[in-house]
Amino acid sequence: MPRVKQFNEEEVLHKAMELFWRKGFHATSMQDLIDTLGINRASLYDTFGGKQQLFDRAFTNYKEISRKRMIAILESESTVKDGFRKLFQLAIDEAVSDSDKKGCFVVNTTTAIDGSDDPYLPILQENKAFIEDTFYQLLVNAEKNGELKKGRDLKSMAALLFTYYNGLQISAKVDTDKNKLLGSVAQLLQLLD
Amino acid sequence: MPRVKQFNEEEVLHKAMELFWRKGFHATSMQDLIDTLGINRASLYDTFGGKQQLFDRAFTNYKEISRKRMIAILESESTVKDGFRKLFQLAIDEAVSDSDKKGCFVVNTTTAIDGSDDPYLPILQENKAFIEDTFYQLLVNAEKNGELKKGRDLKSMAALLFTYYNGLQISAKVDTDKNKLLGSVAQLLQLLD
DNA sequence: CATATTTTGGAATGATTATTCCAGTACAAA
DNA sequence: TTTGTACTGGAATAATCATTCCAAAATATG
Repeated sequence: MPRVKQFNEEEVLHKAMELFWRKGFHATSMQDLIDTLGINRASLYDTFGGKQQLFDRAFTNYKEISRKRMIAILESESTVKDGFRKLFQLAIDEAVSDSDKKGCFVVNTTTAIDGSDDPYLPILQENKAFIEDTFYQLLVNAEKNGELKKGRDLKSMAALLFTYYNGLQISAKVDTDKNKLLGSVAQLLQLLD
Repeated sequence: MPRVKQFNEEEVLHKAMELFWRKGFHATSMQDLIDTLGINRASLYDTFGGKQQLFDRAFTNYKEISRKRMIAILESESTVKDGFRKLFQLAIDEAVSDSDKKGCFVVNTTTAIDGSDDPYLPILQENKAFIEDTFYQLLVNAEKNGELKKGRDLKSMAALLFTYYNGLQISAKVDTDKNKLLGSVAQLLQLLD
């Protein structure tokens, strides 16, 4: 009996994700979203609830996609060092070639945190813990393999890699000198010798 | 004859800087500013022009203060390594203890960049160039002093230090584990041995 | 005191904000 | 064809946005 959904909810969510990613929560208006998503105002509210709820879903979506992609990249190489090199290289490539200068949605959202009671803080903390733990596990395995010298502070190393990864999302947005950025990657990865 | 200015323009600018720093351009309303600065709406427009012009001055103000402070910290220690350690330590201390979670105004503004024609991009590029050059000069001097082994890629090292510094402004906002952050600093600074 | 200027509070403007609502249309299944 | 649901376009709402303006009050100097 019922008319079936005309638009693809995932597609629409993806478009919303890209818009919030580019402009952030406050600089994105519902009118922007309606114009971009190609669905009606009423449909938007019916399907997603409202602006904040749509942002939440868009952000979660981004986080999930990024995590999967990150892990795939890290595991695509045979050594941790090559894995991280690839991860950073790809981040640089994308940042430099993106004319929208979107950067990283997670990093962008982190800078928008306002106060220690901001509801996004726990979400970002969980994200940081997850990524650092992923890094740490890789480093532990590499140590077991003999790929990495023993006796290193691997927790700190994981924190360093995460912090550098964040920094890259800022640096690469401003500076398009790929070689300089790749040079800094090379320097950092010396620590994994 | 004339009535003299009642409020201290620098003080007011400083308050505006702190508000924009905390909330960013879009999330800060003129009403917020009027409430915070303690001056009248008309006085605000008379003195500063408008929201964008006030933001510009606030941002420039921040940039100048930060640069001076950064250089003072770096020069307060006798070796480059200690200088950078102190710089990073202080950044961590402030980030962790700041309940507003303001982060770094420059980093925050970088994430708000929208498109490669954003008028703030050249300003941020100049800032990055200035800081990286400051770092580079310090490293060059350290090499001359024999404090640093010769033959290193000091440009890349300066880029790495800058990128890490940026990353710290993100990481330290989310994670309040000082020891972990200081551990990553220690790891990074091994590269200056 | 008189005067020139600043500051003030508030009103007014006009645009934009998020959200709600509704009447009309489209459409798939019974 | 009827019916239940989904979409559409647009109107309506009420709040907030940045900005302009004005008349009144404040005040430092001549």
